[in-house]
Amino acid sequence: MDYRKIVSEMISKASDLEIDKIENMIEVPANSELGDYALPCFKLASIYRKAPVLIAQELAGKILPDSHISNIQAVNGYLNFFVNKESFSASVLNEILEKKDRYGDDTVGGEQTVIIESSSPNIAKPFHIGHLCSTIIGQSLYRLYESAGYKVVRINHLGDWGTQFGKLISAYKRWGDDQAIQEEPIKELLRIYVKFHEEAEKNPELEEEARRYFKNLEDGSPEETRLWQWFKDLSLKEFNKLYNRLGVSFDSYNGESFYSDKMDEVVSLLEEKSLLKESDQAKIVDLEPYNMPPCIIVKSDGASIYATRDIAAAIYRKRTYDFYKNIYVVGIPQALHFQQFFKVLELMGCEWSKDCVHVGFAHVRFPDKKLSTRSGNVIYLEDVLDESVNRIKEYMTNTKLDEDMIEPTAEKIGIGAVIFAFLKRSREKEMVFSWEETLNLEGESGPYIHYTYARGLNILRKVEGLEDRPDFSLLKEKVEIAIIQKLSVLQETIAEAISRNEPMVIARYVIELSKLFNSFYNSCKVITEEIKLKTARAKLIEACCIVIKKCLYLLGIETVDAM
RNA sequence: GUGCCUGUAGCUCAGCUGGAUAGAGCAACGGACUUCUAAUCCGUAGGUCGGGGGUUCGAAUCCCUCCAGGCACGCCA
Repeated sequence: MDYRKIVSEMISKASDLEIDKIENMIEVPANSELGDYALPCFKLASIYRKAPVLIAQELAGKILPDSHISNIQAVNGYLNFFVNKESFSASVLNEILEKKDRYGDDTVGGEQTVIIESSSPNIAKPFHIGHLCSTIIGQSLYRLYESAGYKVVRINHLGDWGTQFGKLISAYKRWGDDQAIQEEPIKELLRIYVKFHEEAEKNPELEEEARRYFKNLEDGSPEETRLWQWFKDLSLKEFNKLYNRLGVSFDSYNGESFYSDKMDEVVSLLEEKSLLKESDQAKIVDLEPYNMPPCIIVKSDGASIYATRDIAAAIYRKRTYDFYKNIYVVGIPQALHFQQFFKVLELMGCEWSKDCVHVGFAHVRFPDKKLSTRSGNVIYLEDVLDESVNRIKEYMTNTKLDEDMIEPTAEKIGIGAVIFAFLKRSREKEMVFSWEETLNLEGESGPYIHYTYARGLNILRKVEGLEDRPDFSLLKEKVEIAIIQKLSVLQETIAEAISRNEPMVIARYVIELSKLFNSFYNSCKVITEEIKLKTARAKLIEACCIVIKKCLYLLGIETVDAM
């Protein structure tokens, strides 16, 4: 039941305005006592050449209540609509109970393909907080788009190519310790990578040696290729441990190396269009007319560069997937790079460049530590997750769970806490990382929502002797009505999250729903009520649990049934 | 220097395609566990929405300007 549409239709009939226009003007009053839907009449004032207050009053006089809308009032230039609570409640709750975890899903996507590039860690380097942002935002967007009926291709654009591999090979040949590498691949590879940078300070020849090794790699020399593949395998194994913990997977791991043989074509395409210019021995696309610095396509030493790889990748993706949207979940510091290469695509005549979107997220700052891969100063994601899980375990001393359930439960709650802490804020706002805030278990946190859900399920486990057909008209408490109102807007909330590529929208929604639920939990009894009310409330709880679980799913968080 | 982003309660943030008294969470203070898990709930207090102009019936929201902070600006990605 689409009440927004019903209201718009009523207004449309009473005025001579188009239904779509009205639908866009309709809003939900912040204060629910004012109504469930409202039409601000201020904009109509210029059309009708009348005072808004008068317009609202006249419209109110022309529109009659029906089975869905019980009352219409004109207040201060607003035309306020009150929905018939009984039919509204029944319509919303029955739909949820029937559709279950598919409630909120849509078909607007029409099976069109959306590509989401995210995570993209560098081989032989630690998986850090920045990669976590990209990974979980990408994961959430994947589930959001999927829910709206899009076909999604998740691409992990691995950083598996470039001069750093020359450095790594050089470092390995000098100081590599096979056994240490087998035991702790990333840490050991990082150790020798850092050592390389230290030594290179004193001995610049090392840089040259590294370039030579990378050249060999590009030329397909067996020894260098073997090492490169080995590093890559080890790294992926480590990354997959984390992906498993996070419940994340990908459809493609085609990283930078995959495009190493696809860049010549980009260069010749650019040459055909006469877009390339020589500048200091490098080949560039001049973007001066668009107020941007030039985009370097071929370096002065003839080697390729990331912009070229990204262009090659975009073209490859268009050909392979014929995407509707091509989304890059990459940090804001790279915003200019994306603007530049999207522009180059446009200049190349790829009209689909407009479908490429950079979904940026702000840098995560650390209060004291200066973090950099080269110096070896890093916070490992694994440590963050472990710390979170451990704190949850400490908290669980009073749990009634069986011993063997504590570990897996703490794992889910702990990881959910970290994910939620990152997704509850706008992705473009800089975040200062603090353990305290990330692992805060109270208030607007992951554990709060987990707890809410577990309490809901607990009632459902205990309640018995329900009637077959709930009478939802018995749900008359303010908080019950508010919950139903909140439940009713899931689909439009998902739509908003998609239009903004912003998982936070879902996070805020599920927090608000959880708050309402907890308020309800404290003021309304269920199990001890008489059968009719008990039934209606139990079904309300069931609907809440369905929607909370759905939202957590959309954020990439697993629920626990008890804690 | 140029471009992009940010500035809302003591702290962390929502609200920003203009709309009805600016909302949460932490922290503070006061209450609620013999009754569905108190990781909860209820209440109190706390704001020149960075400053100043402008557009408008109406601005935290749009425009201009200034201030403060962050990021990015050719051969790393």
